Amino acid sequence: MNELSRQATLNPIHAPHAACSQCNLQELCLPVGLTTAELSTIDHLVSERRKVARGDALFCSGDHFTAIYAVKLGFFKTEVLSEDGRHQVTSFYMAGEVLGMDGISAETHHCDAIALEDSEVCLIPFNQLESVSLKVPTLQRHLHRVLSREIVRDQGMMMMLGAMRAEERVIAFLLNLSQRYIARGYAAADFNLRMTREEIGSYLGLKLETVSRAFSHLQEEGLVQVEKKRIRLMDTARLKKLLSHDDASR
Amino acid sequence: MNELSRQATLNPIHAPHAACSQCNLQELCLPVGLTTAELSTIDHLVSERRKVARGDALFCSGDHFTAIYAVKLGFFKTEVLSEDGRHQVTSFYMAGEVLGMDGISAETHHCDAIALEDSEVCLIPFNQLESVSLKVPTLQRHLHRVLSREIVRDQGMMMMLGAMRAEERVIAFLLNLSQRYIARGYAAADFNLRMTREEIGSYLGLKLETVSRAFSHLQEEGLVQVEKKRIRLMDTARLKKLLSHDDASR
DNA sequence: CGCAATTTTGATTTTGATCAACTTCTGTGG
DNA sequence: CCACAGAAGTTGATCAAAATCAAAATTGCG
Repeated sequence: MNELSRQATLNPIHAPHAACSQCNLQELCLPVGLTTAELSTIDHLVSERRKVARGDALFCSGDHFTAIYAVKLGFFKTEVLSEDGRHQVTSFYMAGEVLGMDGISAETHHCDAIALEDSEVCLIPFNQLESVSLKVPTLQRHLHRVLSREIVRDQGMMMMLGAMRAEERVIAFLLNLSQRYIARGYAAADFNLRMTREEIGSYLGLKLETVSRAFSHLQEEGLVQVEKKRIRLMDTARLKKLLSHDDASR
Repeated sequence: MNELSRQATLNPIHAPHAACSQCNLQELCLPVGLTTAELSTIDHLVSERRKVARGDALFCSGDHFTAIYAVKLGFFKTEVLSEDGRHQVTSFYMAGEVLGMDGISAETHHCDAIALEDSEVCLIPFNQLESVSLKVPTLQRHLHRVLSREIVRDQGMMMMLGAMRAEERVIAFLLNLSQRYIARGYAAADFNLRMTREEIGSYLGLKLETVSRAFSHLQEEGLVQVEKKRIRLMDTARLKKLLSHDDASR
């Protein structure tokens, strides 16, 4: 193990050393609740920062899996595509979130990860992460939490896709984004979308026209302000009520 | 760690000791590719077998998370329910599959797990599993694979819910079941559904009438034989083609 | 600045939901 | 073992939500 971390230290490939212990995203990313000593172990783990230009892929479906990635800066989408042309956006990732964990099971990625704006990620080589987490139980536990959180998130998504009508999905989407911006210390109710209506639609299982109409309608109702990509939530309470209240039909 | 495994050994609560090393589901469940020595370590890990009668819950949403469960025998569904009455089936689990991993992230389960027939599970206390996997890297790796496989599976599900039409979903569902029966050595094309049309519908984001109509239509086309719960796939090749071929629209 | 991409809005069509009636099945108790 | 009640499943008619088609307006890259 030691030679691995030394190698990383000697090998600042693209950027100055990552230094989780200094990172302001600390509590959002992998190293939650570690002691200072443990944290500095992790510093050696994160071997590399990588810049990804808007529109470029961080990894593609079929790529050999070697690492997971913590978003340091920017915004990503992941999408799966089936043999036929069909494809669907499965997630959006913002700073502090970890992506690429779909690759663990078969050592091959099952989706494409595309940067929606110029972005930067911390690369965490997975077998090093596994080695270190054998030594640092707190890290192992946290890794399991991160993996499990992804499972829970996906289940919520399935619920949304299976049981909500179009406008509800859009509301849920906006509230979820807002929630995540709050966690990052940004304004809860005023943010810019980084993705197109089409990408939102794909994510929500809707056509882009339907997303656009939902935005317009929510605006008419005074619930949100939509100004191209800028979204302002005008009445979060009522939005939440619209979600939880609706006819428990489907 | 030792006292934990001893405790387990001394404590055959409901059934004779589980004995992964003897289990015929071995290669489907947790202990893949372990050495004999490693396997016997795991024997001590699986502390208990538990029977769950048809209709009973293995765990419920909100329950404190302590263990994951390998299905030894039988069939389960998991369903999430939101604050309002809305609920949705998120997965089905058959023998050899592992469930309960949604609970890791917050040490609380996020769904209900209900037995669809009289079933039996092996209970794997999660913090013991974590402890042991600190000692057995192969096990740690395998655990990560199992977690990741769940993520990949969910992504496929999202694709299905977001991008397929009703009949395609039903076909995908049947082919998936068939696939999993094959992996268990059962007939690929002739099996009994353990769930109702309503549960299938909930899982697929459809109403039960729609599922029923899809079955009828597929039968008219000579693609499947439906006889109450018994399903025979008459033309797997064509079914697959229907899935991959369809207009790559949505 | 100009052109391609994105977005909005409207008209129409399609899919699947809903409502309803009827049949079949299952399991329980007499 | 049969009768029966409730659950599960099928099928048809109608309706509503979202997709599709189409056109115009806006935006933002290069």
